[in-house]
Amino acid sequence: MPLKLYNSLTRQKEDFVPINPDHVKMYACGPTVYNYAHIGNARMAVVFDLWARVLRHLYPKVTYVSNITDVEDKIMIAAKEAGVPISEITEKYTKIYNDDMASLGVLPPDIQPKATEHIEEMIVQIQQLIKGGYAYEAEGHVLFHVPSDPSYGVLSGRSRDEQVAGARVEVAPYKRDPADFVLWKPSTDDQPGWDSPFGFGRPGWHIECSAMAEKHLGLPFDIHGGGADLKFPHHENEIAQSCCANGKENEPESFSKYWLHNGFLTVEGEKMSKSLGNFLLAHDLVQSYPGEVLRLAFLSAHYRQPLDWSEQVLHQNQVLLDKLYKKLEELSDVEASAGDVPQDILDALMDDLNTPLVMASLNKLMKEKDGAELKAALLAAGNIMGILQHDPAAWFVSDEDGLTPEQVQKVELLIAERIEAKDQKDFAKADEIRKELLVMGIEIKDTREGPTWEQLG
RNA sequence: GGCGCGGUGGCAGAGUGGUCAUGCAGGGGACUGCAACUCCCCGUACAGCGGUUCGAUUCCGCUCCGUGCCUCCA
Repeated sequence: MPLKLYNSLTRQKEDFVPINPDHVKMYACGPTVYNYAHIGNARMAVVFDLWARVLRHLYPKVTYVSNITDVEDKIMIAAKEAGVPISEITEKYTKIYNDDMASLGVLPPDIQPKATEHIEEMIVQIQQLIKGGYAYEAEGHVLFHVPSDPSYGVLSGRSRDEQVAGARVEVAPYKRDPADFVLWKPSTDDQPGWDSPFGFGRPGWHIECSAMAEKHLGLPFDIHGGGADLKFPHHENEIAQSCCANGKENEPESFSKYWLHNGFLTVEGEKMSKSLGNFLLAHDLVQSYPGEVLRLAFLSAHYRQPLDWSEQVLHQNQVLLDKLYKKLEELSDVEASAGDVPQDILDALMDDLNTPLVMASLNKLMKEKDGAELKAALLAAGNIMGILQHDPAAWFVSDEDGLTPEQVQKVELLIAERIEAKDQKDFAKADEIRKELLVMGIEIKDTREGPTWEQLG
């Protein structure tokens, strides 16, 4: 069965046919580092991390590039407000982003290029666009001239006329056409900037991805991804820039063959917005929940569907992970290493990343199989999904609010007392001890092998 | 206004032209001193209206409702 994916460019599910099966290439637009990443950024990172994992499973070599946008007006504003150099802001939030994503089981992309390190490439591309008649200079700016690109709008499915009609922003006077967008803009001395043939300035937003994708992957490459909102204008503009720079304005596939877009996220049924005060940051969530629970929650809806983030979703995925880890704990003495990814799970992933179906398969797996076979299957499934990477025993002891050795001693003392009480049929006392432990956040479970305990989340 | 996406049982969420999703929550039972854990059992869900069909939740059309994008927001 071939890998299937929904290509935003053709608006249908297609068989994935790599340009070169020996080396598959994917690019996904990463965050602008001016603040903590919100959970929408995190969803994108998790989704494309999973795509990368699946591709790596299927092809011998995969290069996954995801950038860091470290020059942008919002960063300038943040730096000004904080009274620090731009780099201090970008370095800080890049590190936090990478750490937080690591907590979510997101493997680092093979290459994580930074915009500021690719100014040269951007300038070259802008020059190509000017030379080809696709861009022009005006008042210190360089603008991409949209009417020069006959196929502009292929991705978002809008004709140029429609956009003009829908334009709701004041059009800068130096634009030849209202739809024209900035490739380069002038900087003042107190703003970040670079010398260029067009004067001291900084790049527009879209050009960086065109330049970095081409440099690190070469053209064309297989897959380009990002959040659904980037489809227009960002990705549309990337296509325009990259194709026109190479004189292939009627060949959108000369840039990226497939386009993948992940859906949006709401919080408790509402759109995430600063004014509603429900702006959830990945950084905060990572402190409050195990990363794997969050990861699974992100994957509990299909990546293209909207996902409503709620306590209930978190709970549901916590329960599933607990069950999986419990099984692995039971099987801790069983000799088994990760085997093949179970066929139904692989099939689900290969069908446009049908992760909800994977969850169902995981449940089914636990019912139908056992022993070494189950353990090997779970470990393999965990590897490709990016979960079950912890020691099962450690999973049930939360290390964040870990107990001090004294506390552990006390817990064990109480449990010993309770065993004794039970032996003497003093159930009132036994129950009292259990209650006491519960107050401490410890839950007792009597098993055939004697009582065990775990900390309540 | 333009371009999209979606409406599935209390909730989350797949899928299919004609037997079953799955999970969470809830109910019942087994186990237990009692619990918890675990296990077993339990729900006539596919927005509405037409059409195609022997048969539609699944295909087509319309209606209603929700939602995203339309210049820098994943």
